[in-house]
Amino acid sequence: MERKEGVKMEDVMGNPSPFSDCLASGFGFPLQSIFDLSEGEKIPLGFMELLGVQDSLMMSSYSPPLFDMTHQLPSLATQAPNPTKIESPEVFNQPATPNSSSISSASSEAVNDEPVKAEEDQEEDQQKTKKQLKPKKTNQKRQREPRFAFMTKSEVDHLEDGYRWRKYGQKAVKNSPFPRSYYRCTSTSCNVKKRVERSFNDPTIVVTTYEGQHTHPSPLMPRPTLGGAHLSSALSAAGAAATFGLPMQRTTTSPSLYQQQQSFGIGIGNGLSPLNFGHNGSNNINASFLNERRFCTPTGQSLLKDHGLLQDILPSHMLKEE
DNA sequence: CGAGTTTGACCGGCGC
DNA sequence: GCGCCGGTCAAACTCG
Repeated sequence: MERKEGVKMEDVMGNPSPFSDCLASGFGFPLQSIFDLSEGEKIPLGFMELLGVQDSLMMSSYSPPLFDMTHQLPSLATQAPNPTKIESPEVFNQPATPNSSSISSASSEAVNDEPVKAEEDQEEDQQKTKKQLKPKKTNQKRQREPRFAFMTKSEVDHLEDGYRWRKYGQKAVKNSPFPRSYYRCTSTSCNVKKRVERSFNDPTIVVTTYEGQHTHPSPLMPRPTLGGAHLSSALSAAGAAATFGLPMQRTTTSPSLYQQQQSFGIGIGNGLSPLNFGHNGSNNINASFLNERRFCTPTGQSLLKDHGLLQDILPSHMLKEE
């Protein structure tokens, strides 16, 4: 009723959080959810369409997606001079890549929510025992965590990202033959969720949407304590990926698949940057650089073989298993 | 036996 | 108000 666009857009555009200021002044990354955009424009498409995934999106025959990726990904821009079919200039007209909008300060919303949610969890646990026939808390609108959509070229659905996830649901996606899976971080008191689904236009593209922030370090990626400037900054980026659970190059049972992974990050909702570092991030510039390396490959080929900074970031055994 | 997955049911939000 | 739909729950099940 009074919710949806109203609240969402308010969260996205009208939230005068320091985060927003940072974005507005520092990165100018628009504070609009791609979902909101889609809903606003009433695009009757599935999630993949919302994200603008199209055939050959990320490979050599890049075609501009729903949003104007050329503004976000400079190197792609050189390959994709043509604007998009659906433009949202106010959303994606900034030069910075979404992921590069790494913010060292956590979202006020997310941070403030954490303790509250921890308490709520306990309450909910009790309520859950009574089954869910009872209405959940109605006096409190459920606030959405910041979301971040991540498109990855991969043939495996569930990408390793350094965190452990528990699947808690699966739903058929409208207009798509591929189901959407819902995952939740297995760590207690960590409210991070993610949704994973495939593009039905390009089944090799996996869209992962992260929601929330991890409140703990990656269980599978111990943080080394490094002193090097570039390392620390790179770590902040990698840590960000881990914090958000972004898919990373790491061990896999089918490593060759990962060589084809390419990812595009899209900040979603609540005026938050995709790389909301939470507890560790700080160096935005290098984080941007790292992410550019991750996201932008003019050839669309060699990026992931050349791990670049990731070689400095990830334990060698993670990178070697390919 | 614990952790994770599957899957049908349920709930709430939202559009009509 | 009704129906659709996305998201979540939780029992049953599988796996190591």
